[in-house]
Amino acid sequence: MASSDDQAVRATIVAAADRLYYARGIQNVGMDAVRAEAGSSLKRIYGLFPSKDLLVAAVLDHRTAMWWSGVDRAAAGAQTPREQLLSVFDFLNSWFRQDDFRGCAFINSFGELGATSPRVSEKVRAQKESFHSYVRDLVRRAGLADGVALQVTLLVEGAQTVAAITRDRDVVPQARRAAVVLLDAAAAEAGDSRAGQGAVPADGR
Amino acid sequence: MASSDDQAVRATIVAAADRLYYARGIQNVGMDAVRAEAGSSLKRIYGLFPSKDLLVAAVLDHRTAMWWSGVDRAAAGAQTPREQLLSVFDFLNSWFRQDDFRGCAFINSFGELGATSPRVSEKVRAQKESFHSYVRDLVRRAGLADGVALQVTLLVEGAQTVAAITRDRDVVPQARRAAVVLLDAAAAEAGDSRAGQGAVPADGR
DNA sequence: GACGGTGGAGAACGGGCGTTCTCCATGCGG
DNA sequence: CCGCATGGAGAACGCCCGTTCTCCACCGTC
Repeated sequence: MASSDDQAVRATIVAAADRLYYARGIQNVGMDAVRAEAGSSLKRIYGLFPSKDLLVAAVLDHRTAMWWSGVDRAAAGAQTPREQLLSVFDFLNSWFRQDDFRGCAFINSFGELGATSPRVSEKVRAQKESFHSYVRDLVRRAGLADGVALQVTLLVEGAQTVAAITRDRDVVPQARRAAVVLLDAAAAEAGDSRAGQGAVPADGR
Repeated sequence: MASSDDQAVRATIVAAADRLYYARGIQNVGMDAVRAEAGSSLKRIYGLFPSKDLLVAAVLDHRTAMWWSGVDRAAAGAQTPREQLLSVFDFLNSWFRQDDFRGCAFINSFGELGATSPRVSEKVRAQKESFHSYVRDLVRRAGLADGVALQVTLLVEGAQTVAAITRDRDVVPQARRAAVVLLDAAAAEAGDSRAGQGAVPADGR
């Protein structure tokens, strides 16, 4: 069958839905608007995505791919784990500058549907945990304690939230500067001696 | 007019709507559900709030009051601006522990309605900017550069986002530790004579 | 040219929701 | 006891939306 055609149409529909959902919010975009934006027909859409929920899931997968593509592109020139970690902020910087920037699609979707759609909720959690895991891996390769990975992750997520809401231009530079300070502090602690464990209750990971 | 009665009923309705909106998302809660939860009538509700949009605005105002009340309570025992800054994380900690915690209502509302409701968008922005301003004031009183205020704000917002999505227990402790590092670094930079003191208030929590 | 099937346009259906309206019970001043 | 304002219950209205269905134009095959 025309499976390759199907793949192309699928991609067109997902891209169209993504544009609309991101700009207006998922619940504010009807299937008819998606149809119009994709230049397709409802029958075709429902043939490829049996329900709106599944289309939303496909859009989130698409967003995941876009995210990693941006992260990878920014990390391409980095030589060390530390540089790779900091390159995330270069990615954020170019992303936030786009005039259609409206925050993190995952965070927005979670706010909108997290309480009612387990599918959405699960996709969002998977994406966030996978990014945290990516950061943790780089932190380990840099020879630092895991804790700083969560710290950097908080900066990245906070930057997305604050940039979306306030459009403050200093967000990414400050986030990056904070990350540098935190990485340096963790490096100093690691270089010090193994005595330097945080005073956290139950840090038995 | 029974204006004091009106005030009490207003508060009841707002509290009921807040509970439902926070738990399920604004768009997933109809006026009829609010009526049932508030034990009131639609006529009464529409007499006090001419439209759902205005009820939502009142709910956001209510959330703002709750936020500052929590922040103030946590800051009550703090002696210095630095302690006040760190007490924010104590507030977050007790908040995130509540089993009905579902993230920051402002961030959720923004994700849901930010693109379509200027009123919501504006309230959210005002709340976030007012918190940033609160942090900046404390940072200044601690004799530190403004930049670190944004850094701490990013940690606070990131903590709310990540805690909502992943329910990771380490979020607040790590956010607090990161804040300490950032404040210390800013103090060292400021060349303040008292900078190095009180680096990590051991079990001070 | 007839024909079956493919896919598009868009109407139709069922349900939900914001908002308004109708009807009625209640209580109070004459 | 009557009239009337008050406010509750919930039906009604209009609209939107997810999903399905109907109709029809088009295309390759006999």
